Amino acid sequence: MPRVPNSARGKRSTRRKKDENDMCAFDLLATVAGNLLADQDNSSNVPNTNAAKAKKRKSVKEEHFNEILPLKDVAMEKDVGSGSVSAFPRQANNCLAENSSTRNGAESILESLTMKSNMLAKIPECGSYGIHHPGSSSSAEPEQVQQAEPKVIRRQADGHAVAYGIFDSVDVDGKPPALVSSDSSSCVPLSSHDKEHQTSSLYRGEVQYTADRDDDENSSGCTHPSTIENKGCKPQYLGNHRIRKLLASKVRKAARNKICGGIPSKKICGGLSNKGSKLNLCGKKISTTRQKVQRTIFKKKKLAHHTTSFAKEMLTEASGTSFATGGQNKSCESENYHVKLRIKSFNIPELFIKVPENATIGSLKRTVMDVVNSIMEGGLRVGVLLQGKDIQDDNKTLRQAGICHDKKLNNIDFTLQCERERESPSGVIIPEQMDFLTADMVEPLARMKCEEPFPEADVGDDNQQSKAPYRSRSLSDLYSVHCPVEMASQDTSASSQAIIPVSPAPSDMGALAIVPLCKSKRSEIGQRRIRRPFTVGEVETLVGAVEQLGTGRWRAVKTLAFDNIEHRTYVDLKDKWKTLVHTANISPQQRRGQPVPQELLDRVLAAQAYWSQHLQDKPRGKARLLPEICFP
DNA sequence: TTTAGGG
DNA sequence: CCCTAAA
Repeated sequence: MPRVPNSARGKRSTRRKKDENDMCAFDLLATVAGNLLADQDNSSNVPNTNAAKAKKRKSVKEEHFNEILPLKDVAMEKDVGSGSVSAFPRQANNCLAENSSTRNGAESILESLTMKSNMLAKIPECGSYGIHHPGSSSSAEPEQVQQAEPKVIRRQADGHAVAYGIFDSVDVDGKPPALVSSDSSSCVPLSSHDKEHQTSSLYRGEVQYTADRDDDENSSGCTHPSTIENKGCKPQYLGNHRIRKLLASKVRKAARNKICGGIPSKKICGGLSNKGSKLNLCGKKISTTRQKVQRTIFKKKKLAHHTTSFAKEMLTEASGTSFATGGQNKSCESENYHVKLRIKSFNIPELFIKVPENATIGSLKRTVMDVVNSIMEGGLRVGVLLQGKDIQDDNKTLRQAGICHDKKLNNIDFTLQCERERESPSGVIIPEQMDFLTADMVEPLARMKCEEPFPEADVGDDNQQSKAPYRSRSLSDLYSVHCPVEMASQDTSASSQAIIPVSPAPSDMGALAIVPLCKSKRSEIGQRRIRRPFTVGEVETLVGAVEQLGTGRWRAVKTLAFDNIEHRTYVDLKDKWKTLVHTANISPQQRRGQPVPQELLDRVLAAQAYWSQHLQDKPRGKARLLPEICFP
């Protein structure tokens, strides 16, 4: 905890140099916070760090390097100091080493984590974040750090936002830093370890790379990726950092622009406001950088081919574990347990953009951003799926829903849904993992995998949902943009329209035009609806209705018997009947799924037979001709 | 929008 | 469940 201040401070100063223009308010806040923190932290931390250093600095260095990395990662993820790290990898390493040495076991990790969290809470800007680790930063390499900082600064711009978010959260929440830290610390490091270990060697390069890239305005950096040493690893690393940033940026933007104002945002906001923790997340995320986003997009275009496959991979992976939850013991002292969730990735449905070749990259970037913004404005709703089951009751507590701190939850999914679409749960649900139109998205996706664990809301709130979504959103936005077209067509076209306007707007070029492809339906429906096998009860209801109404009046059947079941459309009912008839005609051994009572199947056959002969009679208003009597 | 059917 | 031609 203590170290943070130092880093924060340094960063701040450096940053200011370059970014002064941009960050007034934030900077001020950051500065103030930094000072406060610094005061507190300096005294306490230094000693520890020194001791740790003395212990094993060298020995640990390489051995623990891997372990350390995760920490770093975490820190970076936090949004705070990634930049700093990249700038001076070495120092960072040292710091890390120190940290590692310090920790004998899990404790050390916790410590680091805690620090991180603290940093988040307390120190917003922290480019110097890396310093936080131990005194090393403060005592040993201050100079270097500072030097490095400048480079980072740009990226840090995002950091500003982060800081902002943090501040907000802090203020609002009023949570003690400790709490925050604990939450954040929770699992992040651990999870990251495994994956990131191996990359340690690469890490530096990657980081550096990232930094460089960021600097490049035009994405010149984009070309780099391939060149860099890291093969598989890199993506992840970058992914984490970037993703975070991206998310943050997206969130931020959304927040800025309208999250609060927009319909969808409302919900979210509400959630956030309610819970401090949420706010934190939001804030963090919000901070992001636009540049990164842009970059990402750009990349997309360039890498399209290769990336596609990659992206897919990533997606798959993400989807598989898209949502990982870890029960953490972290418990807060209080009776309230917290559920820690980690969303590895969140994708948004595809977005189609049509841009003339002669358009500038800048215009393209703007266009994409605009589209993303418009989408964000349009509103996204988050759904929570547990074991594939959509939990629609927002009032349910997590515990009631079966999401408990002590349970291993491997099957939680969040869905994004266009706000406009349907208020009712029945609305089309867009699964987290959306397909990306273009491979372009690939890189982003990779990064998307965020492992950052975030402090979860208290059990019992829907807030949690909102949280998750946030993150996801931000991420998703970057990669793929969901085409609102559908939404527009359905109800309020706000979102879609928004898009349209966008095209002109970006307009410096004027040439750009965003065209939502008509696949729009796809986007909306895009993802296949969640499979919800008919229950025996539903089958019974269906059979009863068909007995009464016949087999050619599915709309009526729907109205009569399934009017209150949003997710069963008359087409669904028709399809189900079709399968029921088929099922009834095959041997029981050939049937799959939950067995349907033979009695029902018999009724199906009877009704089918009956109506097949009376189809033409279909009495309109009342077909009651075939009461139960007809189908005993 | 519904139906009816093929996938 | 999806997609769509027809009505």
